Amino acid sequence: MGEKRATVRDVAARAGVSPGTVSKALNGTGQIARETRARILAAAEEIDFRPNALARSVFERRSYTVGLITTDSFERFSVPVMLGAEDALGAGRISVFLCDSRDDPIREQHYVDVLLGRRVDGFIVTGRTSNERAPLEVSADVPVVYALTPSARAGDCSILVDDVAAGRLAGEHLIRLGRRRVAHLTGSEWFDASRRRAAGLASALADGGLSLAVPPLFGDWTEAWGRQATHMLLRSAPDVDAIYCGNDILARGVADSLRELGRRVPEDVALIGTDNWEFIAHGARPPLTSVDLGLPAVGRLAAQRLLDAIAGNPHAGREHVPCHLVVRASTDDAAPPT
Amino acid sequence: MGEKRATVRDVAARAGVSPGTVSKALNGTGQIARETRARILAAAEEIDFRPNALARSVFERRSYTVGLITTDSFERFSVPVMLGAEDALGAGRISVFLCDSRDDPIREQHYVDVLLGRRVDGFIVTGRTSNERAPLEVSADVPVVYALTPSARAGDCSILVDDVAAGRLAGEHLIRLGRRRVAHLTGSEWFDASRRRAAGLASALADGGLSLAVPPLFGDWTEAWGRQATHMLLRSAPDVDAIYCGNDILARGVADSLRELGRRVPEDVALIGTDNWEFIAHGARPPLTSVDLGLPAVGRLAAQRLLDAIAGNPHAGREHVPCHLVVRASTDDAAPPT
DNA sequence: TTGAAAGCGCTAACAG
DNA sequence: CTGTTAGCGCTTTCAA
Repeated sequence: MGEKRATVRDVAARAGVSPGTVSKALNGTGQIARETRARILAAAEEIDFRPNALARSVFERRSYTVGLITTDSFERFSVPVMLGAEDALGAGRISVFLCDSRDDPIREQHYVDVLLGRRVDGFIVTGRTSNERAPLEVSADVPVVYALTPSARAGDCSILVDDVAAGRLAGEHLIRLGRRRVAHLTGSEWFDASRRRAAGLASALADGGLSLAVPPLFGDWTEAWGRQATHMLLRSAPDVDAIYCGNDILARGVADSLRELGRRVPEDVALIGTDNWEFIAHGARPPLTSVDLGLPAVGRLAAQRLLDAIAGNPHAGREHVPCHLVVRASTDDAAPPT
Repeated sequence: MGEKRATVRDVAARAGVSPGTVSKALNGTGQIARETRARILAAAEEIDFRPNALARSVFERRSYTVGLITTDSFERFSVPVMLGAEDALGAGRISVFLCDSRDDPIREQHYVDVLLGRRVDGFIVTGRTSNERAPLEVSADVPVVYALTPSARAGDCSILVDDVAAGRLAGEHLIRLGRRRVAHLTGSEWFDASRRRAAGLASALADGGLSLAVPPLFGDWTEAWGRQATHMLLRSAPDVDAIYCGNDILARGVADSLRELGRRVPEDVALIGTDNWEFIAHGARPPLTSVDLGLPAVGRLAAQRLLDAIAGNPHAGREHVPCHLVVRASTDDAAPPT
């Protein structure tokens, strides 16, 4: 049962050399006779030797690990980010500690302390919204990169989605389609994301010589609000020919209500969502054109920036990852249905 | 910048004692004079001393970490499990390494090797389905617990949802409601989960003296299939008064089609989904009654079993976590609409 | 009650 | 080329 695991010493004994030599052979450091090297590798193999990364880390004063902290319980937004990050970090032979702070500062600080004790090389902090958050309290000189949710402290490195560009992308697409009466329907006004997407849309429309048919409708991020808002909208502006929604859920509700009210999508009303949440966008009737915010790219870039910082080249300030439009049937009658 | 972090030595120097004494004071080992102890704690505080967990682990020969491996890219099913596990492990002061194997055995083995090098105390393996999977290859005596997806090797510890009970729960509820013409509509026949839920439903109906109005309809897990299957179903069995669906997505499609075909839910047809995916079940019209499989509980129990195994008390074999029914408007006309 | 010394497993510097 | 030595930061005998 509790057989101790093989050590460098064990390998050395088995190969008839000294521990130092084993270390060199295994790490390719220094000069080793081919034959000796082979013997050592064989011995290591035979006793299933696995170098103790912990011991090495004590010596190297770094652990090749990073902490991934989310305030979001790894919900819809942080999961893609985290996968992107894990992907990029894994390539750099770095392992990732998972921490769910549940939006509780106490819990978060606890995780930070524990992980500092484990000598993580850095942190990635991610959260639900585009809103600012308080910076992480790391007394030591450990780099931190914020993903999705920027640090309020100027100079901290934050990797973000580009909400303004998202709105612009939608607006430009609608203009290209020749729509003239555009409405915007979105979630809570307390989200920076909502306001920025609305601003982006307005600016693109303005560039095309248009303005919103009615002021943006703020509400919450639910399908029910999407349905309700559609009714309100068609009452106040029955002639709208395009609706851009702050997320895909809303857009689904809108699509359902439009259909039930006898408006065809996209013929009568073109519809665009945000997030490109495959499962939702694809399942809607008709499938939704949507702005993809590039969440995995946010994670990958954050990881890259963190690796850079760890290597001694910190980046400062905020960076936005480009978004792109995924066109489906809700704006393109040539697109295949269902 | 690169200031070395404080060590036991530094604290010792500052407090005018020896490193050994510091260790004792900080860990509450041995006998220490109150006054000395206070002095040491103060010194540690002042220079922000944080014990190096790595060094301690080298000595203790364990790391107080576990590897959490998913084949599922942390999608809908593994996320709740993983949160449950993280929750339970965090309480035991254990940190969690995150690994996304993406269903690639090579990648998975790579992660296992890396984490064994980091001397993890154990592994939790989770995945998408209730189907069996090949056991993890861990040569060393490191415990492994499977969550959601059982190991094919007898005697391995697997914590699972109870698909049969889920089907039974749905069936019993429908019988209680007095429904007589029950249909079942589900996803791929290749999923053990589909077959087991169907079996559970059938057995509950049999206990109530009923049988399925038509054989189960297997398809895929999409909303589109839910809609299509509804049309098929109403053609072959126009008098059904209840439908149990293998997941909530399907049930949503069914709800939409029923409404469009002029059947009222729940008055004409009672509808039950599976998974209790809040966002879906709640957003549907009407909100869906659904079987909650208890995913976070699976994660928590898996964590508990792993902790036990690490402590030297391994559990063997498969355990099922109980599921429960969440009643909403789709089976209960007294439930509030929306 | 405290200090000195040895060691966890590994690596790097320096001899030989 | 290879072995010896010393040391990473911490803990634990064992003396004092």
